[in-house]
Amino acid sequence: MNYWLLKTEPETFGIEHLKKSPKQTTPWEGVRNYQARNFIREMAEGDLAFFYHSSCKVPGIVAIVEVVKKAYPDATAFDPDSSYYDSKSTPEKPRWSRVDVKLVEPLKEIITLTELRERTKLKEMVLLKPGNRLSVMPVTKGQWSEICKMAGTEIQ
DNA sequence: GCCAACGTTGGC
DNA sequence: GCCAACGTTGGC
Repeated sequence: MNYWLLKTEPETFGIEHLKKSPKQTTPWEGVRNYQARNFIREMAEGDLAFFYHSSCKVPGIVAIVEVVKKAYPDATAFDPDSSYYDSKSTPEKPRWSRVDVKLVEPLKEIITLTELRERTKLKEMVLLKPGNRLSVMPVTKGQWSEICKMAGTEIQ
């Protein structure tokens, strides 16, 4: 059982979009970074992830989601009309992967980036490392519990 | 295989 | 809107 953090821009696809998605489930697609893709491929069904809003007024964690389908080819890469199109990825040799995630619990209140930075126990988080730009990253069990404590939730 | 140039990310 | 940090590209 592993824990993750998924970054997204709320204007593009935020918690409000996820809530309205069929079965509150969505493919996590459009990842075009090898390191992030490799993390996606490591995900197993049942893994949990924080849903993080970036590039917005108040960046932070807004929900907990669960991986409900493990990595499979990201077909948006095959579609010339998609903004995620990648001519080097083909159905025969898919370069990119996606997983499906399902909303487990929206947090009552956002846990802001500032609050995360204030926690000594979290200073090793990948998210908080200077210059970090990964959109998919691992979270340790210790970090997960600490953040759940902050959120007043106990999903582990 | 090096590395400069460029584009993107994302907090502030 | 700024800018630092980083990944990618492409010429050599």
